[in-house]
Amino acid sequence: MTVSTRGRYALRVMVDLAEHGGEGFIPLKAITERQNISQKYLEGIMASLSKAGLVEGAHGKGGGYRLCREPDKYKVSEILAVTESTLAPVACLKSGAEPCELADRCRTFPMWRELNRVINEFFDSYTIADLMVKDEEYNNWII
Amino acid sequence: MTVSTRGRYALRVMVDLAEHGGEGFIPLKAITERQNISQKYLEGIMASLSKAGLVEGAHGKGGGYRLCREPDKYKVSEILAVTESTLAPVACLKSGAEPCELADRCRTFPMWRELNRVINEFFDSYTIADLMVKDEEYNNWII
DNA sequence: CTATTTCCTACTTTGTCAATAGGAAAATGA
DNA sequence: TCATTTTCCTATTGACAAAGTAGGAAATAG
Repeated sequence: MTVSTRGRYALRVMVDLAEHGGEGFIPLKAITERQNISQKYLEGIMASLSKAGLVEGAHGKGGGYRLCREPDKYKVSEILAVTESTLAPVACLKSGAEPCELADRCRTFPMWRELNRVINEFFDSYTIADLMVKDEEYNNWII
Repeated sequence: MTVSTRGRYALRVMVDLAEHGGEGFIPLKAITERQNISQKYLEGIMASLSKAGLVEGAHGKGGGYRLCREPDKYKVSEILAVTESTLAPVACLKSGAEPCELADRCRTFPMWRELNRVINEFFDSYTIADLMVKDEEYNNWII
């Protein structure tokens, strides 16, 4: 029941790009230093984001990544959809899953479907801009 | 991001006990046949539920399991807390996790904490009695 | 005493996540 | 042109938990 590092790293990188990439391309090297993430691992994640059109990558010297839209135009759900294998809370709700043979007499299915809706709605309601807010109080670990 | 079979099976078994166990003990054999779950695997799950005091087990002939309370007195969250290793949506929110060194400058942490709250609230709001409702329409796979 | 059932411990298998490795392709600037 | 920097691509490894199996011990009813 946990979001993988792929999704979590992707979100942090998107926020990092939003905060530091006002104008030009930011090389991964700078991001990994700030975010403490393995560069090689992050390369794979960025490739996914780039292929999905969420970021733009530039090769070579002076290259790196930058956002394609304003931060408030990125829903968190979009980013997780690309980087996470699934957001479905149970196997039978994964896209492409073959219907469970108990489907229409499964007493728990309606609850899972509802949870799925709640989670998707949750991630739809956040944008990268929302994540950029720096609020020490709100961010306090101990709450 | 998925609830494991342990938790899912446990919920189905609890509902099964609620529906079939009006009076006496129900042997696992009967449950596994109805629910299509490996008996040996289920034994381990039931042991957890029993140890947590959520069900009562009786040895020997005529034995089996039965609920200890009325179905509407079981929150889904209780059952998942026992059978699931964690419900936290990210590693840093697991109980006993050492605080992430980025904690107070992590831009995504507040969102994860909020999601955690939403999910816990969700599971708190369902009881076994709620799951017992049989509504063909609501249960329809294709929605 | 026998059949039935929970209970307990250990093992195997499987699959996915996380990360590493090595280099190819592209772009820049000197 | 050439060295450097960077993304991009394809495998491979390692770690770990989930899912299920196996074998039998303890308890209970009849």
